[in-house]
Amino acid sequence: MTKDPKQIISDAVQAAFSSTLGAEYKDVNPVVRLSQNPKFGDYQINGIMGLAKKTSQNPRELAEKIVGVIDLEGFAESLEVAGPGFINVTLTPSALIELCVEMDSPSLGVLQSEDLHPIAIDLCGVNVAKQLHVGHLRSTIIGDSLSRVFERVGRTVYRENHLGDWGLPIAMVLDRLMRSGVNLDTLSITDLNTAYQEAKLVAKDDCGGIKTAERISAGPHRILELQEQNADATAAQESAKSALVKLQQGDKDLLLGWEKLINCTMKDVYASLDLLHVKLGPEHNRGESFYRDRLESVVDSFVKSNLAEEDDGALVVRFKDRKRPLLIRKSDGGFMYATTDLAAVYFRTQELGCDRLIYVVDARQRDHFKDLFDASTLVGWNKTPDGTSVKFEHIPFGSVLGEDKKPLKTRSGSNVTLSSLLDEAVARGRDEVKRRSKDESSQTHGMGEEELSTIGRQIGIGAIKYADLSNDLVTDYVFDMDRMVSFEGNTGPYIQYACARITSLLEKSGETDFSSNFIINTPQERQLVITLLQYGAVVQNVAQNLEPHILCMWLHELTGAFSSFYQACPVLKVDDGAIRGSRLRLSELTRRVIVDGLDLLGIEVPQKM
RNA sequence: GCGCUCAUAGCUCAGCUGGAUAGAGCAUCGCUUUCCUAAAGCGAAGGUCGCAGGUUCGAAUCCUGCUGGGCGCGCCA
Repeated sequence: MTKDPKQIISDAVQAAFSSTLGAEYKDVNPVVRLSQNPKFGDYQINGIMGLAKKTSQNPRELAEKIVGVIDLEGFAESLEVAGPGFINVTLTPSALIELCVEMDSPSLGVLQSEDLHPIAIDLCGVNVAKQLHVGHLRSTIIGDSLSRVFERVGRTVYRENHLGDWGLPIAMVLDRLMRSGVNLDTLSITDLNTAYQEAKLVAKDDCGGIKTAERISAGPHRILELQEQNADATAAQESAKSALVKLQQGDKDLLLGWEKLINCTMKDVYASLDLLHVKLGPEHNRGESFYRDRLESVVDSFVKSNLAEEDDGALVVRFKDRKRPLLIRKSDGGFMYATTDLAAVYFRTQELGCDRLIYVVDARQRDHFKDLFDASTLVGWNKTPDGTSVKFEHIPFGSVLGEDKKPLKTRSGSNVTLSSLLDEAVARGRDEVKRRSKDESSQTHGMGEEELSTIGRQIGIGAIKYADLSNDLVTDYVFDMDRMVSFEGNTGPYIQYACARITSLLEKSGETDFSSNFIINTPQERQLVITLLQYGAVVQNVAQNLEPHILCMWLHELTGAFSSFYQACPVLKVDDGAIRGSRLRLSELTRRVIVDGLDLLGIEVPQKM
């Protein structure tokens, strides 16, 4: 049983297609949409005109014919052919009421997925010895939100924090620190970060890289970068390389130090993730080191399938439609990130049995993921062991920009750390809450410092997350804290506040049971109900298209619809007890939907604001 | 050089496999409230949908070319 009116209409139209045109037309999409203008009814069917073209018929005549046979008895009040061949649908009040009653259940109209394969979501992507920065913010909160959406529709989600915890950079940092005699037990994350930055300069590459870069006419800054690195490629690099070899061979001292670096990094990471209210912990860590013993067999798989080819001493996988190959083994016999990523694909599809692999990684790695997915397909890891096709998806999110429209930096030009950003957001949220609590009519008036502080944190963090998730993911966005924490406009705090006001309204009513019959009379009640009924479809849409901003836009629309309703329809003061009960039930249902929707975005809702 | 991506109101952005008059928020201006938290509401103004062609009943949306910005381009991740 479906609760989405759009689907009910679609099904009825398809049945009509089938009976008037023949069974081969039963799957044509009727393109049912919400009407943009009330004079066109509640829903409009747009698909007739396209179908008329295909079957070379007059669109209006076809529309009339469809209206004649369509079965929406008791559901639709009127079906009108309009314009060049639209059909406008107005629902009956009794249908709306019935749908509301169905929706008013714990599921809130969100259907459970039929596909029960697990899903892997690659998110966060911490590098050991590196502080979190804004780039991690997006990956983490987008990945967390998508995870919540999938869990909401009943899927098992593996949140994969693919730590950068193995390889030359780490070995180099470790080597440097251990040689300098620093006590690894008392190391701070900033010490570690500094050591990483220093080590990075000498950690990379040799002359071969430059030659190759020139040969393929790589961009000038890439060559410059390699030259800079090369200038520093000294004895330190040799030392780091031998440290890496020793680490890979299981040297006890190095392994101990390595674990300390990880602990030091993750302690800081978890502090930020906690503050962010993100469901991500040690149980989600499956970093590069996890795959270290599987790399050889990855390469073997490609060699056995004749997909690997030697080039300049390295092993590459080639693709038919492009020159750029994927390098899976270096000329010195070592492995690199692509091999690790392939091992992770194998693990996720073949061992965990996931049929959907989602990578929340910034847009700059587009090419890499295209190669990774194509290589995985070539070698046959695009099917789970039970033969189900695997969907590979990269969410190439854009950058966070500063006011100058360049990647966000501090005034001194360094990267903005995530913790400093979150601290500021929380401070802004707290200031706002405290300011508002001074107003005697405010629900938060007279609250203690600690309680206000908690609410402020929820607002500040919610503001950042909502601002991030409400944009189309692929575009860059400008970080503007003032706008984010505002209680007006399409912001997190606006929706949180709307919700808090409904909570307050319900409390004031003195009721605890909200199960009166629905009565839908006014246009505002009708509009609120029609908006509410979309919830299940909106959640499905996000799960399908991986676009949380659709949910954000819709939540904003819902609060708008509630606002209009609230403005026009007295709830507590209406004389008629039956209407009062209905309006309270509508309010309560709206509140639950907002709380549920914000939870899917990973945003908390204060009871009072 | 090759490739990817973006371009919509003053600003920040929506626009759902092509659909009716391109929408919202902010900012600006005007009007309204003895009323459940003014989270205001209503109205006005604001657009060559980067440019030029093409496909068709119909294009911000699809195709081609161009301009401009961002990003990427084998032994780093």
